[in-house]
Amino acid sequence: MSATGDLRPLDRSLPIGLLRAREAVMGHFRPILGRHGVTDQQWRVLRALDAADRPLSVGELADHACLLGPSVSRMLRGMEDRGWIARGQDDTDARRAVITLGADGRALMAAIGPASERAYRHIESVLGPSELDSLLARLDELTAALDHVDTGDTEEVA
Amino acid sequence: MSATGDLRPLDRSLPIGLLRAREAVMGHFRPILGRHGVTDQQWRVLRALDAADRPLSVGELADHACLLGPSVSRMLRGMEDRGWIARGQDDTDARRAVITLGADGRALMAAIGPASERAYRHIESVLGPSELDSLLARLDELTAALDHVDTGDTEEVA
DNA sequence: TATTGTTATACTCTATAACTATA
DNA sequence: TATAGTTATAGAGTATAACAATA
Repeated sequence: MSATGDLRPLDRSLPIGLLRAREAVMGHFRPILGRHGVTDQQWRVLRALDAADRPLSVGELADHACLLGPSVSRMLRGMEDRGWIARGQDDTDARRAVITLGADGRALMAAIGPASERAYRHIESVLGPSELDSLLARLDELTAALDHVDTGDTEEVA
Repeated sequence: MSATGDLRPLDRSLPIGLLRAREAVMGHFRPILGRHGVTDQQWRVLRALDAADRPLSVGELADHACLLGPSVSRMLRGMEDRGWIARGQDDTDARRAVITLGADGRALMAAIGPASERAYRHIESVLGPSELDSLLARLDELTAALDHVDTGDTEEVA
């Protein structure tokens, strides 16, 4: 029995369930990325640039890759040094940077892609493809439902 | 169109879907924890101790709270200083520490509990209670299925 | 010889604020 | 006055290895 009694059991906790699931999934991807010297976050930046069919600003990149602006800014420095990304200036707004995938970044993605897809298909085969689709859809619904909420967290705490 | 073409689109990525969902959910919990000076990870340690009906070793705590041993070891030092946890020795194995919730830790959980439950019920009301149950069950299935796999990530990368 | 836990190290991300240069 | 991006700073977690004590 719980000592406090007013919290739901750990195995009914959504944050922990999501964390465990993500760790289980990443356990299949991280070794692949690690062999190429890419962190999770760098990979999300590369994926975001690859998925967008246009250059992205730093702010857009932060949104797409689930990172904070200062984190992206710092990461971009190192990724630019390695040729993974290239930096340009927006034509109409001089404040805005314009980030694109660099040649080495594209090569890196091409090198990682096949193993990543194999890991993904393995996960699909374990879950069943329709289960995976349905899970992704539910996660999106959850995210959308909670993001559109008028910050219901501002209530006072006892 | 994607530059490389052999990766699934970002919105079909399970790691990113799980990350976004977790961030959306934690967006409702983190402000509550923050007002009490508790980090996500510290909260998971407190929850794990509260949920277990017996003292836990450092290693068990790391498992239950999804953390690494060295992280737990370091966190425990600070949490002990604040009286959130207490440290004892196992009777039969002198190597093994025995961690329990301290009085201040219990008080902290009691203070946070109501707001946490309110946030949780808000999430339930947005999703519907059965949707939440079903999502938790699917996440557990996913975790179990992937954790039991014989490390299919060891394949060579091109 | 293996295990429990701690310490050390290097790296990275988070989070916030302050700053710049534009708009 | 607001926005885009950078820099600075403090804090914390990750990951690995090395180590001490014990089994």
